[in-house]
Amino acid sequence: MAAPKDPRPCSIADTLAVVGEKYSLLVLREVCLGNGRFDQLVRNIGAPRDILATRLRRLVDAGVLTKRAYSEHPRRFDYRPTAAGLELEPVLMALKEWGDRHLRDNTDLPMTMEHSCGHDLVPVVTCRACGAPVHHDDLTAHPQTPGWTVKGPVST
Amino acid sequence: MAAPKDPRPCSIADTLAVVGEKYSLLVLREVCLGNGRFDQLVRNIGAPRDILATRLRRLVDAGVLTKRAYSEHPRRFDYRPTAAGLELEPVLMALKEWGDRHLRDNTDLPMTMEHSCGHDLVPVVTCRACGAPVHHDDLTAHPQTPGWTVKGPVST
DNA sequence: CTCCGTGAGTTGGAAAATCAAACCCACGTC
DNA sequence: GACGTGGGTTTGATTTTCCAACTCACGGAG
Repeated sequence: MAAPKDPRPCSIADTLAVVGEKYSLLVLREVCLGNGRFDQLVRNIGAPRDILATRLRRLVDAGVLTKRAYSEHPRRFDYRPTAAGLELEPVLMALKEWGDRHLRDNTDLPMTMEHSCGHDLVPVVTCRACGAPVHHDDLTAHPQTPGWTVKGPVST
Repeated sequence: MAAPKDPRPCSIADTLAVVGEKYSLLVLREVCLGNGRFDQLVRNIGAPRDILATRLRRLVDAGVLTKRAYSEHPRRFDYRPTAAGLELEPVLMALKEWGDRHLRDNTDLPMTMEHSCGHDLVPVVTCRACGAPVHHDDLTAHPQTPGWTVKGPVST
C-alpha cells in the first residue's frame, strides 16, 4: 500500500511543481510580454539574480521556455515561451483577473489587455462542451484514484 | 521618482503575494472540494502542520477562506472558501488543465470534473465581449504605468 | 476515575532556500 | 586602456521549511 502520508495525486500540484516556485510565473509574464532578457527580468520582476538564474534553468528544463542567442560576438541570450509555455497564459489571465477584481480599484489598473475583437479583455472560463461560463456549483469532482475522496460540493 | 529596483506593478504579482506561497493553492483546492479540516488538509496536501497553520492564517486574513467552528464541546474548526476564494477556481482549473495536457497521459487522469451540462469539463478562457477563445496572438498589452513598457507580442 | 484516542494546532532544532552585494568575463567603445 | 554592458556566478548572512515531538481540551471505554 502507498505510504499513508503521500499527498493526493493531482495535476494542479504537478503543474505547481513546475511553475509554482516564487517568481516563476512572473518570469512567464515578462517572457510572454516580450521582455526575455536577463537584466530586463531582474528589473521587471525584482528577483535576486541567482534565484532568477535557477528559475530560468528549471523552466527551460521543463519545456516552458527556450533560451536563444540573439547575438553572437558578444554572445547574448534571451528567453522565450515555448508552445507549452504559451498555454500557461490562462493561468496568468486568471490571476490577473482576480487581482484586478479583489486587490485593485477598478479605475486604476496597472495593465489592461486588449483583445483582437476590439474590447478590453475580461477573461471568462467556459465549458468547452456547452460554452457556458463555469460556476463552482455546476461542477462535480470525480476522483479517479482509489482512496482519495471528496466531501462533495461546498456551498457558501 | 520610484526607486529603480521596484518591480513592475501588476495584479498577477499581487495575487501571487496572496496565494502564491507553497501549498496555498493546494489548500484552496481541498477546501473547494469540501475537505476543510486541518488533519484532512495535512493528509491530502502533504504539507508540514506548522506551515499549513501559517498558510491558513494568511488565507483567512486575506479573505480567501473563513474559519468556522463545526462543533462546540469539543471546539473544532474547518475552513471554507469565501466568495472571493471561489473566484480563484479559474486559476485552479487552468493549472489542472495544463497539467492534464502536458504532464499526464490523457487516458489516466487523477481527477475529472463534470460540468452540469453533462460533459466532462474542459475549461476554456474566452473573451467576455466577443465570446471567442483567447489566443496569445489576439492580445495586446497596454501598461498603464509610465516607465513600464512591453516589447510587443512574442511569436513562437 | 484513569487511560486512550482524536482534532487542531504549537514548539524546537536541523536543513534548505532566499537575499543583497560583490565579483567575473567577454566583448564593444571612448 | 579605462569604462560600460549583458549575463550570469560566488559569498555569506538571513529566512523558510521541514519533521518529529509536544500540548491541550475533550469524549469515550473500562
